[in-house]
Amino acid sequence: MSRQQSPSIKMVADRAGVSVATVSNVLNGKPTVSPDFARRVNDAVRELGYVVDLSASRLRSRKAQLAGVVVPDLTNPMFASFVSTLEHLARLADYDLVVVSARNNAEEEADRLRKIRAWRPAGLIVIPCDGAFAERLPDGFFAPVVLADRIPDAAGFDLIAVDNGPSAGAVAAHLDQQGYEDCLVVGTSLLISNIRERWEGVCASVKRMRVEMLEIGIDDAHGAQLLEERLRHRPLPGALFSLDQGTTLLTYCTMAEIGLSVPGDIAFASFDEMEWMRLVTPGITTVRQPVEEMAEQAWALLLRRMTGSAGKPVTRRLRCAVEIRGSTPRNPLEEAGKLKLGGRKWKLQDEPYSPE
Amino acid sequence: MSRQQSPSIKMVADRAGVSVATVSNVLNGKPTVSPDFARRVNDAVRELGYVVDLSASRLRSRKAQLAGVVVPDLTNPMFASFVSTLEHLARLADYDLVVVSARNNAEEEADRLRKIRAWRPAGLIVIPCDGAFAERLPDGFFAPVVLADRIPDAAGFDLIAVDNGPSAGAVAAHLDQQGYEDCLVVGTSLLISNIRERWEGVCASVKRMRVEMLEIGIDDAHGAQLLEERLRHRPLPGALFSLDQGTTLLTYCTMAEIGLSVPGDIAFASFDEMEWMRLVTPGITTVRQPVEEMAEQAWALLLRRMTGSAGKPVTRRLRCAVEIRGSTPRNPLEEAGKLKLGGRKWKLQDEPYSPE
DNA sequence: AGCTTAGAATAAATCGTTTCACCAGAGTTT
DNA sequence: AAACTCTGGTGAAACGATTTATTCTAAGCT
Repeated sequence: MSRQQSPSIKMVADRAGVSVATVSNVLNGKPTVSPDFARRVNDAVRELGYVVDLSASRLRSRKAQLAGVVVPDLTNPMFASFVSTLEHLARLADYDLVVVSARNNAEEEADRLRKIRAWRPAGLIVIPCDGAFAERLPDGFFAPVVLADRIPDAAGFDLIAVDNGPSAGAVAAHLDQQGYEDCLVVGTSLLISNIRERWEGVCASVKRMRVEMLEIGIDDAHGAQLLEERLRHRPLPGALFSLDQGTTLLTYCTMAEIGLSVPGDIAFASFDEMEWMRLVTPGITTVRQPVEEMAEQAWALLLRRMTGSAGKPVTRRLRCAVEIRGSTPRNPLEEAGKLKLGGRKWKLQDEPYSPE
Repeated sequence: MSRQQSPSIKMVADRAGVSVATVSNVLNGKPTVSPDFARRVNDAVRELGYVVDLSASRLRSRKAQLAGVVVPDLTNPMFASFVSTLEHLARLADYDLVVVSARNNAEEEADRLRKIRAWRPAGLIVIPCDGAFAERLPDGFFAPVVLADRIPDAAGFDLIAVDNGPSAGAVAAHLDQQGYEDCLVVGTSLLISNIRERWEGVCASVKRMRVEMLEIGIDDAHGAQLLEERLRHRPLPGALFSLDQGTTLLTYCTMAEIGLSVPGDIAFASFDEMEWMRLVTPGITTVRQPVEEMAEQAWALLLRRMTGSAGKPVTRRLRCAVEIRGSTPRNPLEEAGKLKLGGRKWKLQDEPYSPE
């Protein structure tokens, strides 16, 4: 099987009757080429179906026009959407993107970070698996890195994230205002900074309502067991607030399983919006994160860094939208409109960086 | 800002006191190098934090170890899962993957296909936007291509897809058996081969039940209007079967909006499983596609092609699982167990290729 | 000892581009 | 007319790795 070769720039040059340098100049839009030669080159390119070889081009020019993206899990719709937006933006800026998933595993993430250096990317956008990201970044890595969504333990990184505290606080305040006596707050682990920020936001904003934190860990089976134990225990809390995507689904199913009705037996709210939350009856009150905007901000920042802007690390917090649905209001009348906290425009605000 | 350079193989060679060729030999596991030299090289590599430059490596070695993936939309969970599985498999085989999304747009797909050639991938896995894929594949493309999920109009491609006809047929037979008089089948367009196969499967397997096809097109607003029109018209069909992901969500919402209850007023089933379908009450009867297995098969096939296996194009059809839930059974007693069509293992079957 | 052979390391050629230094010729200035 | 600037084009040197061909050394055989 004689695998046919792609045509090279030399073949184009021969066919057009010019030098390879001229072909290169035409292809890269150098202004010093006469229209006549340009036409001949373009014709030859078209006839041969020539496409530049990125390896050779990158090697010689030493300009990458390439950025790396590392996410914890591509199957998570939020991250998928993040990547999809980035991909679009990168294309507009004429950059290529190398996307890898760490499959929710810090070791794999470290491995990907090491391997991705082989591409010589001009920059990196990373949603870290956990706070210990800094330790996993290889020493010799000199390209700019922008972190997104998850807050690292160490300072010194550019960061685009959401305002976890205030948003979670808004939900808690809403529950408080509805008159629930106590609220069970569920999350994987307070060691994850996002969860910690959300929990602190809840604590900071409740007035009358008692709140109680339950960490169910990363293992689904074990978490479900812990949760069921607590939910079978009396007194049942008046409300439940789940702080991340994984626990939300688990919680929702567990409640259904042991026959708790929402919001009759218990009110239910969730951080992280998922599609089904507006489909079930009643709809689930959630905090919707501005994923697309997060991607836009991360890209804009990385692009600035890649094109040489130095300066102190920047932290930006984006506003989330709180979407009140049927799963939380006590008075069905209020559900209709006046509780609509959502709909405020997500707004950007710069903050000085302050770790943990 | 003096951007520091990555160390090159030459620097490693100097530090280890050997030639670059020896360094290359060590790094690529060539057997003809003494343990002593190997150690010295490895030490130097570690000390400098050296990582190979893929551009240079590829350019010289002319072996790609790189495959391209083109999907219509990364935010679709099914495709995201497909890509995620591929990424994992590729890594196991020590391949890199470059992933691009066509954003549901045939022109963008054509553009991506053109651009992706610059990477000189050893092969391509594509989920095409539509049947006219062959026209969009650039002429000079000589790497093997494996198509997945969507059936192209033209023959001559390796293809991994699901058994649309039989699976849709199984759902139709179930509805028929439940005694529904007539069934409205909804899909975007019969021009899309998957939808056509599903519709034909429905037609082929119903005995008593009358079936009626409604094509609602790709535009959501217009589709919703068509659908609402039909659902307000009397007589209302006894059952509704939605043939693809997009229409399913639309249909479900439209039914809710005009106050139809499922399955009281109308039974409801869907091709394409989504997460929420087991969360809503009643659960939605669906056809679950074996996405991971589709990815595995596609990768296995591409790998064979990339390593030189020639031979006629292969078509493989994977079995779907039919998941009966509360949205369709007439007799709630039957819901419990005996209707469980699901659970049969997905099985692989080779078929001669037959276009259209 | 003389001749072959195998093993281990290297020098140099090479992959397909981009870029740099240079050149021929036309036009312009002194 | 000699000495300049442009202008549009080219040959050849990189880029950083891999591969090929070559050298050198030491061991193995008569």
